[in-house]
Amino acid sequence: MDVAHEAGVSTMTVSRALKAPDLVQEQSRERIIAAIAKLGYVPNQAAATLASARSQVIGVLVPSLTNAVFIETLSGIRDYLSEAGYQFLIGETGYSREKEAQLISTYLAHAPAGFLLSSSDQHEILKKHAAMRHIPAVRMFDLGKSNEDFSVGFSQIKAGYTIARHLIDHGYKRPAFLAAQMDPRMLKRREGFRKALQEAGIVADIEVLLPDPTTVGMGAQLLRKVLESWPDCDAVFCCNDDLALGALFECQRRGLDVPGRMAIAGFNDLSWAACATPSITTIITPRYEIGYKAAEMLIDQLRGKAIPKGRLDLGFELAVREST
Amino acid sequence: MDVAHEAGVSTMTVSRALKAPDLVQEQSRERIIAAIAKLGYVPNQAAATLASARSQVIGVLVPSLTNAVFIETLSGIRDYLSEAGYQFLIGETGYSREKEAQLISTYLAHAPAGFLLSSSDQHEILKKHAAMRHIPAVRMFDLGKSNEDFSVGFSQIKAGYTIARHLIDHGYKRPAFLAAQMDPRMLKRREGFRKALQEAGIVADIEVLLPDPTTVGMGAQLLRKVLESWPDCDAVFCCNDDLALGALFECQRRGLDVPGRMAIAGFNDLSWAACATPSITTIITPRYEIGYKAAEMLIDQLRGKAIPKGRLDLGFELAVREST
DNA sequence: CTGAAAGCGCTTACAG
DNA sequence: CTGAAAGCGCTTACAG
Repeated sequence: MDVAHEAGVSTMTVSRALKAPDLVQEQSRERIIAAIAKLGYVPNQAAATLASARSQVIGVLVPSLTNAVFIETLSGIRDYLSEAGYQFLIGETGYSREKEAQLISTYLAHAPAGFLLSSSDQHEILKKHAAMRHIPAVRMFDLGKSNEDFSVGFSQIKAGYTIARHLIDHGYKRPAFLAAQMDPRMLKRREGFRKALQEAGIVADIEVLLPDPTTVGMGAQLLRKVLESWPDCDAVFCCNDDLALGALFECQRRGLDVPGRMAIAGFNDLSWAACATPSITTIITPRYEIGYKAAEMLIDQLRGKAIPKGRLDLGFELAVREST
Repeated sequence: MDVAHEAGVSTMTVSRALKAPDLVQEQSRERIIAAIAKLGYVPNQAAATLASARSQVIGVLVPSLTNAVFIETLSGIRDYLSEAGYQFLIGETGYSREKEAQLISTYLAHAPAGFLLSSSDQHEILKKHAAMRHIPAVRMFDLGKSNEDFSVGFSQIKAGYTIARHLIDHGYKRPAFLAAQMDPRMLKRREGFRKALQEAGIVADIEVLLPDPTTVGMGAQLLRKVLESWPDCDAVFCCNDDLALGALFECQRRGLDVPGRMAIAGFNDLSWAACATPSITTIITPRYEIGYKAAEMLIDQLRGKAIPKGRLDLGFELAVREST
């Protein structure tokens, strides 16, 4: 190592000056810092990873990169991890458990320090490796069933329930459930939604679920389907604000008053929800915080801090606006 | 290496079976594959990187993760790179050259095989390392001035010019330029926009540029400013469809007919542009293709393929819709 | 087609 | 507070 030679110390001292400066005499440290600057030295992470058997890389797996929801979660992850000195490898699972397992395998080759996942339960492969090589994982978005593993999110069931209760309380008699992009979280929102309707004695028969990705155009399409099949429908809960925006545009195109003829509720509070005309009632979800807190929980584990508990419920908030 | 022992060959043969199967006898290869499956072997990338002095990781630096534009570019990058067997480290530069240079330094420690950047010109640090360690880089979104370095994108100036010509040709007399998020690409669109107005003998005096990030709410705000200061304005070009959507909502809120009283043009063709009411005239940009082609150009360089030229102009398309 | 030797640049674990 | 030795698990470069 040229830096060691330049500073007149051993490579060990250079290594220590970088990782644990307190253990190095100030004079040595200063000479090392000067040498690093002079030579433009950049430490070789691969060597560090090989020697220490762990890296500063976190494997992050999200369902989709084209969904604004997950992007904000990535921002939260990035903010915490970059502060903590970690990099991350981002993988897109396409909402598939198999794809997620496959990406975990690939990433394992990089000796990641940990994983941030979005599956609703643990993978066998990770259980095996987590036990073997102590690679911790935190799951995001939904809450685990128990405190057995680590998860950060909110109750998708409660969120669906809350929207339905809101619509019922405002006198809507025939609310629809509209969704695209089959995924377990969406199904849980649906579960909560149906539960509230049933409790209120309303038949939960109006729903359209499409497997395709969520887009604004899809929202317009879903609204058309509902109007065709259930002309008496007076409110729609769209599983994502993309769909809600499309539904709003379709109502405008047909001259249907919102919320007079058709109420619209969305989910996530994406950037247009608050300033649409009319503004869109939605559930504000803690997407950024989920990423930030999940990263924090993971790093705390890596650093051996005591973790109070395995589940962190960040909650959500109903934003009542003009569209309902 | 346990796999070598299990298969009764040397570690070298295992290595070859993985990287260059053609060089290994079929029998050996089969035994090695069986041993890998049996033992659940995952190759250690850090060791491979250290030994070969290069990794399968590409450093990708985009201005922002919260902008849908760059996300689609990441999708293109991912599709090409994952097919080619590479991973990528994503960094967010916040539209700052300094931050980009700093991230390059950090990533250099991972011995990346190459870089995909979004700055408008090369960094000193990279020039130094690219020369030293042969780390190639491809720049995305805008086109380089010369064929000296590699870039994939389209002409931002022409795009701005095209929108302005369209507005002029449709008889608008007082078009405004609205933008947020100062960045060099936006300034080039402005340059083209002003040029077209000047050629048509129109004074290009109506513009509002804010440094803050682009959001839908910001679009509404920009439209209010324009109406206050230039009540005779009859058309707005919003530098991004987020802004255009906000401007449309603000017009709806004020009861201004679009395009009768106010024409609105956007940029990028984000998902709502085509299905808004009215649908929004915009420039369709090849975001996904930029990522895909930039990745391809980078990998081709890494594999020593002859690259026809340094600049790849992917063009753009004007989508004329109801809002103008 | 295959293998023995050397080494990539760090860190661990020890000794002082 | 510092350093010499050994080794992490691969690949390179060579020899056969």
